[in-house]
Amino acid sequence: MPTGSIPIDTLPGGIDLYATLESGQSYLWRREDGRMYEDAPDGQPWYCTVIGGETLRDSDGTSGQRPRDAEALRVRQTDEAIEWESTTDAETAVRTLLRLDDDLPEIFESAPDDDLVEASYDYARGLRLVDDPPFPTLIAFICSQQMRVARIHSMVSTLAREYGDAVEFRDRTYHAFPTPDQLAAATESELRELGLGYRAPYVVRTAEMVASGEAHPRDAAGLPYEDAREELTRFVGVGDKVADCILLFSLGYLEAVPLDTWIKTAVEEYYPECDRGNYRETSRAIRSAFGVETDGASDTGRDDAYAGYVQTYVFHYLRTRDAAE
DNA sequence: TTAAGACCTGAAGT
DNA sequence: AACTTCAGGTCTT
Repeated sequence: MPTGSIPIDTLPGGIDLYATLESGQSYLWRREDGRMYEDAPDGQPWYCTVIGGETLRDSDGTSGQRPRDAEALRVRQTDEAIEWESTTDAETAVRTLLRLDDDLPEIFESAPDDDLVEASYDYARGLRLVDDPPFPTLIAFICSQQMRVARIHSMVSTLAREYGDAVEFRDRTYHAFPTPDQLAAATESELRELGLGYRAPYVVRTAEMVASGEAHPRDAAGLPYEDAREELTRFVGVGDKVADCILLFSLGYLEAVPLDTWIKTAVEEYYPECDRGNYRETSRAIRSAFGVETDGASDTGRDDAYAGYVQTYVFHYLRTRDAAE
């Protein structure tokens, strides 16, 4: 069985696997002790996922879609390393999915030094953004509206179990997140029975759009940030906030700042001058506030390239600090 | 272009 | 115990 170990002291800024995978940015991992989100792990639990099962578009863009085999993968953090085991050589996947090459000290060295950002960074040093596959991320965040983190996770797990490919690994069965084709074959009433509520038709229609080739979330990659966000709102059930989540967690737009209820609270209490009354302008303002001072590198005088990183720390801090005390 | 209401559901709070 | 509120919003009118 392919395994590997990545020394933590080779990762700039280290890593906090628990914060990375349980901060509500990725819904594609499952903690092996089954107690995800309930409490912080008291040991060094494995987190499992299935990779490679998504349908890829050929790199030349001409020949539609080509399914790959689904492979199981699990990772855990020990005192010295990130260890992984898989049905395939997953070293590159682990580095990519967990953004292990991100230089956290560099990202935060000159981040805004206000109280909220400082507290958020101290609260979960080592938290890394994830780099998840676009289609599962698209569906997961359509499901996320008006839902708690734990329920979003259970909805995604249910979709995988009901519609995704099975993979055997270590005497257990894991399920890949369904491909667009597999999910498009589901019906609205099925998804309602699975507890998706009014999101059910959104999920079906969006899956159909991707399965038919009408649109793919990857199409947004490469566009300027705000154009990419606009592009993603073509999908049913995707507004500005969900689009920002997709951009940040799966398309590498680290400047994207999803404006959710928690960040809106932060705006009210800490950055009232950033409230511009609408998403687009408030987003620009808070992105600038989460950016770093530069010598006039942009029209705002700030470099917001990593504003989304700051957002994820602040979100995680505000959402979980009370329970942590 | 902006602004209320509706919307599934179940856990958590009175 | 019944009832209200709320949760990483979006769509419709």
